Amino acid sequence: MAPTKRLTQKDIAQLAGVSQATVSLVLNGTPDSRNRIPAETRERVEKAIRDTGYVADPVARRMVKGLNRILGVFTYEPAFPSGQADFFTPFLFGIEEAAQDKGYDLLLLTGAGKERKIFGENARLRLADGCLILGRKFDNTELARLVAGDFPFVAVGRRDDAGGPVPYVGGDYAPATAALVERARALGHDRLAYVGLNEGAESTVDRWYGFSRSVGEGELVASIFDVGRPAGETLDILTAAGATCLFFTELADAVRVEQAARERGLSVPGDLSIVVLGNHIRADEPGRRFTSFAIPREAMARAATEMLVRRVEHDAPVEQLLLPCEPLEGDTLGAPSSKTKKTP
Amino acid sequence: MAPTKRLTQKDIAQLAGVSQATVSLVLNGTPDSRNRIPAETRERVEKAIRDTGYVADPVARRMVKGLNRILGVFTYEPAFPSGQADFFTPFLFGIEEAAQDKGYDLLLLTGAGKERKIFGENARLRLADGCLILGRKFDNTELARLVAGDFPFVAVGRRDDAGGPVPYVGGDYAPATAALVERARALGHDRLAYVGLNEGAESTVDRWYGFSRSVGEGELVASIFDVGRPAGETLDILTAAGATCLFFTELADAVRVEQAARERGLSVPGDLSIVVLGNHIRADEPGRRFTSFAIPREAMARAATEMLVRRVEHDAPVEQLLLPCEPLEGDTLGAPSSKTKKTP
DNA sequence: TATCAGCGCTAATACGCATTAGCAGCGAGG
DNA sequence: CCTCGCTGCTAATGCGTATTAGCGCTGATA
Repeated sequence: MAPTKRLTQKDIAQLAGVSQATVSLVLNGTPDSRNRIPAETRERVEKAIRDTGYVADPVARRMVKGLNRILGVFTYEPAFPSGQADFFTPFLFGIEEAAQDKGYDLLLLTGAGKERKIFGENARLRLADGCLILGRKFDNTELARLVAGDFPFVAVGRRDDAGGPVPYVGGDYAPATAALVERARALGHDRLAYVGLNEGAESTVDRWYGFSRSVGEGELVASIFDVGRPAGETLDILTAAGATCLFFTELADAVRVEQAARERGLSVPGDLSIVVLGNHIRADEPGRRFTSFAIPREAMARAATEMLVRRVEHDAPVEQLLLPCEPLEGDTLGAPSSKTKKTP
Repeated sequence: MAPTKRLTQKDIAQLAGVSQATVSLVLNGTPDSRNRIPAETRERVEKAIRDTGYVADPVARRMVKGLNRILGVFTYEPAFPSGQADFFTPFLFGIEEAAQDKGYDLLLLTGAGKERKIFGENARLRLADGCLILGRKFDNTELARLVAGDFPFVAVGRRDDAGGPVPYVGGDYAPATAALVERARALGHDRLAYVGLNEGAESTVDRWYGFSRSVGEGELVASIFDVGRPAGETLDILTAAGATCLFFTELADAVRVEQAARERGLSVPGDLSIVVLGNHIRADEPGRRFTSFAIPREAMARAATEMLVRRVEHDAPVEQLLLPCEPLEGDTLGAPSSKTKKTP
């Protein structure tokens, strides 16, 4: 209602009959300087503060202190997509939790639609003490500038060097992928196929790396370095090659191919096993539960947030952390049937 | 790497061989003052800015301008609950979208766990130009202080006066509830029951108000002003009273009672109709689709955000807006069976 | 009595920027 | 020659706080 001008320390000082500096000292003096203010004066000041409900302007505070207890969260894609199951939610939850713990608030900087650069016109990012970087794709030039600059940040998800090591917390996809290959082999599969990109984003590369390193001589009978291809076509290629176990990087592809397989009378995992490299969607989804590995998104986000706080508060050195991804049993990986099995 | 001190306008000025003021003018002078800077000088300054990647410190900017293009989002509960289906997500999505449109960023201030008051914690809030308030429960004392103060805010969800009218955008639950009662009556129901709280939060009161106003003389045969009661017990009471159509405020209660009913061999809606007052959870949930009304959460959030921006930018007067809630067909409301029907 | 050590406080300054007043130089008009 | 006005810039100030240097005073000590 009343367009009351915001209270300042000067106002409080006037009310208490002291100087602005004294008010500030009462509020946040060091123990020694505090001792030099007698109780009687302090009480007068505190009463004025209580009466008026004064609180220090955080902006001014930040001006002089340099810290704000705010962490920025930067993403290029919008943080809350309406359509698909929310990709960022588990990350945000982990971040929120850890930030809360450490006494930080979150400044959301989402890139929705418009091309928004970190170093764009308004680097509001600077309001934060440091920032977390989310999202699959990230402009490498900008990353390099971040690395070169002195603004603390941590990426969620592994990043290649960008003119220097990038601090990150990621999922350890390579060994998780290798473990799944190992399991398939242990079940008797020796004709494997890979469907998905094998280059581009770090997470993609890691999967392919884990796969290609652990797959044995002659075991890989087909690979489709592509996503979103029609399921029927994909299935044609893979069955023609005699693959008994298919590894997908994209859940959507796996879903479609599995359905196509069933329509052709192939049972999964009876006639054909399917493995998805990473749980891309909430586990409680209805339908098939694909054999996969769990991406510890919340844990990654928490760890990244804590790492960032370390960097902000103690100027900690660059760390790079990969969290293990536990295998997910699922029900789409089984022993190869004699029908499709070649080497008995 | 290099602990480069943050660039300031002074640095740019030095590089360009001009004064700090000139740099500032180049960046954001009014057209007339801008004209007084010759192209040659401006270019020198702009080059220095480009070379260094300088951006103005938003904190300092805010100190002098007073605005930040940041909206606070305050909730007492954590914004991203892990357990239940996320309550806040649709709100956050709408807020994010509208904020993006208007060129604002979001500062998340969540109250999780700790008792966090706006005042006291107020400090953080002040960084934003205004704030949105989310959540069912909200400390009334604090609301009153917000109303009394000059900090712009808008509540998502209706709020009673708190020492003055509270600006809000809410869902219009009362008529939506009344419409469902009307539909039940049109189908032949004349023995209704109400299960849920009838006082407390505004949203609760509105539902009960809409219900009690539209329910006819003698139509309400049972009411349980309580939530979370064992389903069997609830069902006992309601069937004993001969109710043919049950109105729930809580989805969870409805789910349990519907299951209990089926276990007793009662079909829904054949023998018993169930109505839920508001879609409390994502519509694509598997299982029963309850007859209800849609809470336009995204639209509410968008409208609230836009209202807040109006208040921030143009000091617009307090507005109170209730958005209509469309009925959701569902499959749990049908004509009463002759078995349970009393007045044929 | 002169000296000195606290004591209780305040003046002054810096933080990075936007903004206003106004200075110096120069050409045109009187 | 003396204004006047315009151009091209800069000095100075303020935003609200934290922090430091230091002032005036009192009482104790030498």
